[in-house]
Amino acid sequence: MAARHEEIAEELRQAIDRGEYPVGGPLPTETELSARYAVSRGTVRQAVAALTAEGRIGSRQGARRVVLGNRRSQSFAELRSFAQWAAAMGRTATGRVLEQHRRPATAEDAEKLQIKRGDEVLQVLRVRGLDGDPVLLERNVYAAWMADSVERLPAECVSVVQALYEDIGMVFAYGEHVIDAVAAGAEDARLLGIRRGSPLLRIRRVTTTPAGRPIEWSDDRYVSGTVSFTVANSIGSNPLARQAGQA
Amino acid sequence: MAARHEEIAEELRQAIDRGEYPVGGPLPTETELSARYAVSRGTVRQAVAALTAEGRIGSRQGARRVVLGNRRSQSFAELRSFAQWAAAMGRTATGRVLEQHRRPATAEDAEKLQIKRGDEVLQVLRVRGLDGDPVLLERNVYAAWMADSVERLPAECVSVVQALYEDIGMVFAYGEHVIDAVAAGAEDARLLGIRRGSPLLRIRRVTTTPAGRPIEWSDDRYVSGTVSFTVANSIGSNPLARQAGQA
DNA sequence: CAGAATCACTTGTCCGAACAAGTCGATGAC
DNA sequence: GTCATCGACTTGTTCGGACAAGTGATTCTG
Repeated sequence: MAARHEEIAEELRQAIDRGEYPVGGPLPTETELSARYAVSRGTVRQAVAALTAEGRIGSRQGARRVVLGNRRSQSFAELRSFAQWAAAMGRTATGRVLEQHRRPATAEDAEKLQIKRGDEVLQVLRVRGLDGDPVLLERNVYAAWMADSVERLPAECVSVVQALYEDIGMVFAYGEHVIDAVAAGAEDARLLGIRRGSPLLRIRRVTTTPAGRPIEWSDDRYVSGTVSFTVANSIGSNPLARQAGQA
Repeated sequence: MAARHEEIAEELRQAIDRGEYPVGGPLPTETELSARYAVSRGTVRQAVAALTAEGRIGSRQGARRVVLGNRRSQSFAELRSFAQWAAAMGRTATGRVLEQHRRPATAEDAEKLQIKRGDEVLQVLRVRGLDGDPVLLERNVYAAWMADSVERLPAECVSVVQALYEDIGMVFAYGEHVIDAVAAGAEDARLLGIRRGSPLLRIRRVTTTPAGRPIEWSDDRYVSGTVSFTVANSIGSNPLARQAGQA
C-alpha cells in the first residue's frame, strides 16, 4: 500500500463504512480533501476514481459526489480463490480432486488458452465444499506449461491459488467471467448430491498472468442458493455486459 | 464524444477490433501514442485506463501494455435497456405488462429504495420476449415519485427506459446487480412457457439517478440458455464480488 | 408569486514536468 | 555456456496550473 492515492481511497472507504459519510449524502469536495490529506487535487481524483469504479460513490460534473452504498468489494484474490473467500467469511472450505489427466487441446481449449490445437493440456475435475456440504463443481483446463506444477499438488489441496503462488510465484492477474444458469446433468447431480435438473449457477472463466498469458479456463457450477455474485456499474464505467444465447 | 481521451479510447478499441494490435501483442508506448494523437501523456493514460477497466488490455509497471482480448462490451444504456440491447444485436424485443398496482412499501422496499416503510410504491410485472419467444420475467418496484410516469406508459411499451427518458428526461445512471440461479416456480413457469423447476438466471438490481436517488429495484428472471452475462476484472480493479447465499 | 437570469462553487479536461519503480535485452564475468 | 550486472526503456506517482462545463441557490424581473 505504497501509493498515496491508495491510502486515501482506503481511508475514504473506511470513513464510509463508519458512517462518517452517510449513504445518500455528499462527499467533501476535492479541494477540501486535497487540503486535508496535503496532496494535490490530481491525487485525490485518483482516489475517488477508485471508489467510483467500485460503485461506492457517484459523480457528476458540477455537483458534489454522492455516497451510493457501503458494500465491501472483495479483492481479486478472494474472488479467484474459493478457499481464501471462505476463510474471509469465517467458514471452512474443502476441496478434492476427482479426476485429472492430460489430453490434446480441443478447438475450444486452443482458442481460450491461445495455444495450438493438439497441444497438451491438463484437465482437472474438483468438488468444493463449504462447511462440509458440496457446493461447487469445478472443471479446469490448464495450459501445458502449468501442468507440472498443478500435478504436484495434493489431491485434497484446499487452496490451489495459494499453493501455486507459494510454489512457483504464479499470480493470477486478469479474469473474464461468463455467467449463466444451467440444469444439473446426471454427473453434476451425482457429484453434488442434488437432483438431476436442479438449477446451477455456471461461471465460465479464463484467467491470465500479469503478462497477459492465459493460464487456465474453467467451468464452475454452484448449487443454487449457496452463492450469488454482485456487480456494480454506472453510466461511466460498465464492466458488465449481457450476451445472447449459447456460446 | 467531446472529450479527447474518449475519442482516443474509441480509436484504440477499433484498432484492436481491426486486429491492428493483435491479442497477446503489445500496445504502443504512452510516449508514442501521445505523439501520434498530439496530446499529453496524461490524456493518453486516461484513454488506456478506460480500456484497462473494460478488461481489454493489461498493464504492468515497466512493461508494455498487452492486448488481452477484443470482446466488445455493450454500453451501459444497452445493458440497462432490454430493448436497446436487443436492437443492437439485430433482434426484436417485445414487452407486455401483466399486472400493475400501487401498494405500501414493505421493509425490503423501504431499504432498497431509501424510503420509509408504508410509503406508496408501484409494482409492475412484465414479460419480455426476444424474436417472439418469452425470455424474461421482470418484477419491478418503482418509488412513488416515479409512479405517475410509469403508469402513463402503454402496456405494450417495448423500451421503458427510452420512454421515460423521452417523457421526463429520466436517466438511469447507477446500478447494482446481484446474480444467482433459481428454479422456476409455478407462476414463473406458466408465464414463461417452460416447465416448473427449470433453471432461471436471476438478476436482482437497484438503479439510481445521477444524483444517487433510487428509482426502482427489480427481480429479472431469464430463461436458461437465452442470455448470459460477462464481466472482466483484474488484480487492480474488481467490480465482481461473490456472496454466500441467503435464499 | 412564478419564472428567468446570475453567480459562486464543484467537477471534468488537459497540459507539462519530474522522479520512482519495474522490465527486459545486452553485456560482461566466471 | 551460464549467470549476474547493467542500462535503456516503459509505466506509475505526484505536483501545480489553467480553463471548460455543469449545478444549485440566490437574486432579480415581470
